[in-house]
Amino acid sequence: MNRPIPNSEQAVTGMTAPLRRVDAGDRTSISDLLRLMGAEGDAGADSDRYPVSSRQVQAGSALFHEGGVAEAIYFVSMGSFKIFRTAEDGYEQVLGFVGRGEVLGFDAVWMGRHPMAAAALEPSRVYAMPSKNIFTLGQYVPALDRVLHLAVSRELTRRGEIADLMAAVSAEVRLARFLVHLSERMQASGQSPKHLLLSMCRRDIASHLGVAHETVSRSFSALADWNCLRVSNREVEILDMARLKALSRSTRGSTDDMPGRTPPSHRNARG
Amino acid sequence: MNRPIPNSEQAVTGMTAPLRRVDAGDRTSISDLLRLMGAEGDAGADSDRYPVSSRQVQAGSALFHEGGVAEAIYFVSMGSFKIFRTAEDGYEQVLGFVGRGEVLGFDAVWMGRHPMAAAALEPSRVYAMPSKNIFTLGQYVPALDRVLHLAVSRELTRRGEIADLMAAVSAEVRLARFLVHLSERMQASGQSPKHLLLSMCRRDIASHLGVAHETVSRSFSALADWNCLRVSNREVEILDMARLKALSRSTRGSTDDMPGRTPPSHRNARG
DNA sequence: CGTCAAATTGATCGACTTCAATGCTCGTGG
DNA sequence: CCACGAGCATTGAAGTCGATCAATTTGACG
Repeated sequence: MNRPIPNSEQAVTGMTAPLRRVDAGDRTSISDLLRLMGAEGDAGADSDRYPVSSRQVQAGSALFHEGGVAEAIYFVSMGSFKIFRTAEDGYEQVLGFVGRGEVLGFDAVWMGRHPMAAAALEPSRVYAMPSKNIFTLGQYVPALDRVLHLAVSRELTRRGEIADLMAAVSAEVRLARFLVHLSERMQASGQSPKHLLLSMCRRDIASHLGVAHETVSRSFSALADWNCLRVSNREVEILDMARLKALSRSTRGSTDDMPGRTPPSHRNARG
Repeated sequence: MNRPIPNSEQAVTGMTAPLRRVDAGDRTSISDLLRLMGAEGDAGADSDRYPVSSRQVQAGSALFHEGGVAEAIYFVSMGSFKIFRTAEDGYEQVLGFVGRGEVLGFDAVWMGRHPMAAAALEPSRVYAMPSKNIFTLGQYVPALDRVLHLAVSRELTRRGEIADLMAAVSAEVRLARFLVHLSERMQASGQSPKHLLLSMCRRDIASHLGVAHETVSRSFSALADWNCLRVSNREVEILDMARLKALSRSTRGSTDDMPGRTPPSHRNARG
């Protein structure tokens, strides 16, 4: 997610007109997919005969729609996506953001339909593996089965962390946790953990954190005020990781103890 | 989850002393597991030779701990569990509740350690499948691989729904959504969707919804006041499903439109 | 029957939502 | 090249909902 984009491709996040502008699938080797997902061993000589194609998705367009028939599961090879559900009144509940090396659409396997939509936040690319071939492919190419298991397991963990985000007491803490998560993922993928270029707009972040988008804005300002961050639009520089992490650890009172947790400004802050 | 328990086994939810009181594993047939998970075809003659054991977990004790080494993944055959993370100060963040036919611990596969703990809310039983055998077993017993895929996919969907719960504007709406989910799961498993016997305490619900436990209590009272529910401790009867579902559909304003949404029923309520 | 945890209810204060207005960025077209 | 518009972002003001502290009741279990 939020890869440092050279020429600042901006995400289109309106999502009210999710037209589907997708290039035709290019044939790709399974080995490419395995390499992307970090599998060491090769897949065998026949890898190329199995149906794994590559698809490009432009910024703002949907990879699949909520309720749509599950045709494939996807592995993100470039760019990033948001996954979300749309309420009757049009409100978008953002469930999460998915980046390179992560899996999309597996939650549709059990019911044959996508429980949520996915839309690209920037020009992106995915490998597509037809749903109907999941089981047979897994049997023929064990390495693929393994890769799928691992990716899905990781995704399961990530989804569990949503609760940590949204349950935090204050809006600042939620934002802090979000940024720490982001930073850790940046580091895991070998990039600078201190310089983030957000691929999503404030509104999407707000939805994901369960607050109003104005509150996200205010929280950014607050974190900047107590010298945790430097914020310029979608560029975020983490100035004080220690304090940010400390802040992100704040919890709702343990019910038995909960002393005076002065929100983390303290002495030198903003003055 | 929340199965109607004859003699009201109560959940121990303190969880501050998660002693591990677990019976030795009984050898069980893979066919039993497949039957539990709704797989029609049998597993083949050799099923019984593979290591799938059954374990009993008593109310309040942990099936596995946060950070613990992943020894197996589990399929719940009886009872229910809560999954949760514990903060440094002891606060328990409840990620979800897991019942019969659902999978536990798969999120540990990718990193070899459990990202969260699981504790039984009532006397429960699980099938345990050693983590190290997941891939090989899947290769030898395709039906098992298939069952696992489906169960994990379903769990992924369920985790995604956490956000819907916790992002709701008001506490009453969150509780309404929680109850509707519960009700639908009851119905899916062939039980009455109107009579719920909660296996978890208010505090766990509160944590799961991201509010204080007092607020959960007040929300129950409120829903009872506008004749949606009849509540008696952990027994909940849904009186007006239509209104409950309508309420659960309330969203944070779509930002472009959002007229006067008078909460649920009439305006006389404490206004 | 007495103890302890769970659950309910009340009162107060702070934080967040909401409404509203302005500034900023970027893409488009004159 | 610059002006303009559209969506994004920031900031302000006011009302409301929920967290927190606190007291009481109910229920479970020895």
